[in-house]
Amino acid sequence: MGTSFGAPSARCRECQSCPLVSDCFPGSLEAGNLHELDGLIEHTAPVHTGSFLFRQGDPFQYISVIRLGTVKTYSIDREGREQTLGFHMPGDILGLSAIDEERHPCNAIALDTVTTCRLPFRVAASLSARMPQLQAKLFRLLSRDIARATQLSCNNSADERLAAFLIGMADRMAARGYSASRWQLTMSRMDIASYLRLAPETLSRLLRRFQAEGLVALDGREVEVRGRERLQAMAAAEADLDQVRREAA
Amino acid sequence: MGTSFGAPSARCRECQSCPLVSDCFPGSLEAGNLHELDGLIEHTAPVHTGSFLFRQGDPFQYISVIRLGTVKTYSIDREGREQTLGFHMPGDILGLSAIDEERHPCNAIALDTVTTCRLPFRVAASLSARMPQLQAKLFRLLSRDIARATQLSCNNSADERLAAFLIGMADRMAARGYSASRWQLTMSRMDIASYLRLAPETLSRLLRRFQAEGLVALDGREVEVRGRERLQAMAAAEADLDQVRREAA
DNA sequence: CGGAAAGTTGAGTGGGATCAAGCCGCGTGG
DNA sequence: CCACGCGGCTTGATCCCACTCAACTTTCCG
Repeated sequence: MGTSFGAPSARCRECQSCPLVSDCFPGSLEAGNLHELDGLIEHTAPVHTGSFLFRQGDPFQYISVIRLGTVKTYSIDREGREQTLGFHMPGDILGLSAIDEERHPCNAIALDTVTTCRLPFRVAASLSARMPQLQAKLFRLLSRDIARATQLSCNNSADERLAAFLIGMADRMAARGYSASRWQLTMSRMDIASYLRLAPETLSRLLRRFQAEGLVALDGREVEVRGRERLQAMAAAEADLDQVRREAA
Repeated sequence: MGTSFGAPSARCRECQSCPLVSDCFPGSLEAGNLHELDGLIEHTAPVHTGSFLFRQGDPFQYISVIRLGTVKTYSIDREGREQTLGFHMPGDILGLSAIDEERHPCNAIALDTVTTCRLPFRVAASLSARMPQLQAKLFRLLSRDIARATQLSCNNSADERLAAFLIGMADRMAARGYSASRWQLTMSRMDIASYLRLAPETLSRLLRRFQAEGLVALDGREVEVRGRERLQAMAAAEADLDQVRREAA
């Protein structure tokens, strides 16, 4: 009954590197829990560019974590207009908006080769009753998505939204160990335009102006952030909670 | 040890009518659970028009259910622009967007006299580990808010957004036992305009046109929906999941 | 009452959409 | 090798929806 120090199996090690596990049990995963999760988390085969991870209306089963690649979520209204809802990178969780209706309210499509690991939501729910850290993690993830979606719905100018997008991408790249100042976009201009609620033409002109103003340097899908400070200043109009707090004090 | 049939205390009866409880345990609340919740759920004193339930940056403690009245949530960017995020009515839950950061990302202000009942989130979390129905309810509520915020962020025309707002209000009134075709707005034109990402002047003109077209009849804050069908058709452009499903089939 | 805030109306402007070409990279096939 | 077509992207011209500014009216409250 004492703590066992047996080496974890290959699959267990895989799970330990899986964000769903490592984020929830930072450095403190017990062997018992690990083995339990090992049998439950499924590591999916690669999904190739243009293939769907799920589609609007699909029954909801799994919450997934992206291990590799980029995913775009979007919805289509009945007039055929496509609205990009988000871009998701390794470590991001997919599917949380489907819990309530038990159907996915949007499409998720691979922008490049994507691998995920996933866990049936029912399992996650019942596990989280026994694992407070997992439960807390799920609540926080859900809550964060609310705050994010809310932010996105704000009525800022095209400039502000684009600046926020660029800074957001830079930060997310940095959080994943890449350069914050230079990277490759995985999504098309049209996707970005739709995400920012702009016509593709408008985005093109905006990017051109940003480039002329020395804020960014663009070469196709390669982005170099040159005016981080200024971009941040433009984007921060969105919601700088720290500042709000200071001013309220 | 057998099932007790003792009459519940006054406070327990109060709790049974509280949405946080009745929604989670529809007709099947055990006496033990009831008494337990009784001591945990706090019924707050009335909050009067213009007073805050919480403010942007406040530390997060409670999830609250509105028992009576209407609440507006909004955020303010550093240029002083106010963005209305939502209107919340009896039965709605407040505070879920604050879980992640442990601070409220927005303000919540009473539009009329508001009473709530509330539960420390920590308590709700630990209770939900033992009460699967409560946990499921919380997950669904969080998920629903993601889907709702996402919807709001879509780039529809002013007409579509206004129609969606009117239909949404009608449905929510109906769900609470009021008339779906005639009711009283509790929020100002400015609040609605901000919510719909419109200038107050634009909203005024839109309402005028809707009235001229026989879609609604307005008298100050009194609204009568006359063209439910047409409004619904305009609003449905947003996201008619059922239709998407039919078309995908 | 009177003052302030909310709401409406009008005139003019502008940001972003739309329409229409054109450009460019790329895969395909002759 | 080029011709071709296609989709992604850009550029230009024009349009229109919603914003802004300003004046006025109404409502609310002290």
